[in-house]
Amino acid sequence: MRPNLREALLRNAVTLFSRSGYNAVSLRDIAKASGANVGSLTYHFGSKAKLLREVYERHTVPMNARRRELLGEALRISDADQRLMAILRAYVVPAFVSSSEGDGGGAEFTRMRAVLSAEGNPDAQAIIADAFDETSRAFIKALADCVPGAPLEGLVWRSQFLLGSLYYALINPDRVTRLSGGTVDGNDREAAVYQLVEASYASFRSLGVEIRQSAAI
Amino acid sequence: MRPNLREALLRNAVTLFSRSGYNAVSLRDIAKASGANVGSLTYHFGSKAKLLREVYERHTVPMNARRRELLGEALRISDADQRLMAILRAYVVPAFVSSSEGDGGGAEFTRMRAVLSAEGNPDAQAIIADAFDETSRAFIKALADCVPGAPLEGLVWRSQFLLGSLYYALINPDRVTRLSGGTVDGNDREAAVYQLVEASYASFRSLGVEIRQSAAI
DNA sequence: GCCTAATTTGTACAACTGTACAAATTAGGC
DNA sequence: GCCTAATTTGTACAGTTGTACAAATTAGGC
Repeated sequence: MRPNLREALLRNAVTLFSRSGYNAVSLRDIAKASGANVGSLTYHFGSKAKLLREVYERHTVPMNARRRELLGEALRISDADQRLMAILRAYVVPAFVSSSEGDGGGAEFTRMRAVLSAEGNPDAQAIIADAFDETSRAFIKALADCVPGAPLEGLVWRSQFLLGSLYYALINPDRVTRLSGGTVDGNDREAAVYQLVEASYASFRSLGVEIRQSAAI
Repeated sequence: MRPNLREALLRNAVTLFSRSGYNAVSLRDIAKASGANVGSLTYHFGSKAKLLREVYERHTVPMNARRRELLGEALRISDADQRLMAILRAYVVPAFVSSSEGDGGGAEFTRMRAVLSAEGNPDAQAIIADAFDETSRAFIKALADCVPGAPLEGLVWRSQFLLGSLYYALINPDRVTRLSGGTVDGNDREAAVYQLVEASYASFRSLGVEIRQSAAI
């Protein structure tokens, strides 16, 4: 027996799916990357779809738990602007940083989510809708309280843009490097988190700023 | 002979690729959607990769032309903030709206780009890098002039977030509808453009605002 | 109306896909 | 060391894939 072949298969599945999507990766690819036989995959997971489901459940639970934990901390901040910043960090950081220490890290899983979401994979879509919308709703509620008077439409769209930005930062980091002529490193995740939080902060904050602005002028 | 089977094949290729990605769509799917035979695809395009290339080139040229046209108009605006807004619109609108009247529209093609970019398709990646980075660079330069003193890092990352938001708005519009409890229509493209431009405007503007802000306080 | 070139069809091919299952191997309790 | 259950392997299967190419069909100039 192998030292936890099952774990290795799951890990390699995330890696390969995140790199090329669901359809382009065959079970034989995953098996080969794990130094195992195709049959081991049917044995452990039954089918390709069930393997995907297992991958999701493995990462979804700790990531959303971490998000809620950080969200709870953020909500204790009384200053609205500082709280807004903390909430955004609570949403973004767990997606970029390794969720539990052992596995490949939240970033790889998040990237996989991004790719599968784009592929429109029916299996994945159902799981995503179930697992993440609830968390997203809690965040929108928290964000709304930081920007009094902000219309729901603006909040929802900005949360959509936040997720899209998050995804694309992981999907195509090299574009950042290229566009900057090599000055900026698109693979620097700490920088990506910082920039994403700053940019989102400004866009959310502007939803409630209108009054202040016109008052100042 | 069919009334322009070639055109129909290209159109259906965009539709199907944008819906399910490159790998999941077979040449037989495209042929069937066009009421034609598989062989017609090899005849007209030679291979699946060449078909993709043809699709790209067909939409890329008019879309980037339209972008540059609108960018040129925007650059004639003297007020920095109004110019910033116009530049953002020049980038976003052609991606959402039908580029030339005849074909399926820019939105469908942009969605296809988003999906292929996520899939990491090597053929697509090469074409994207060639065709779009130059345009993106021109936009970043224009944006930089609207926000004096803004660091390149912030500009590039925000342009990355802009594209990611744009993509995800087209990839998963239903999430907007779901998260808002049906109040907001994620498929309302005019609203999406408005929200995206507003949100990006705030995030870009904040790059140069720091001085003003601290001066005001 | 004929003839040539362009188009479309049909079919064949090897490679690869997910899945199923028998056989071989291995683990750990006794 | 043995025995049973868990795991891993090997292989077979039907279905699908991109591509190639001969045959059939069609278009448009003459």
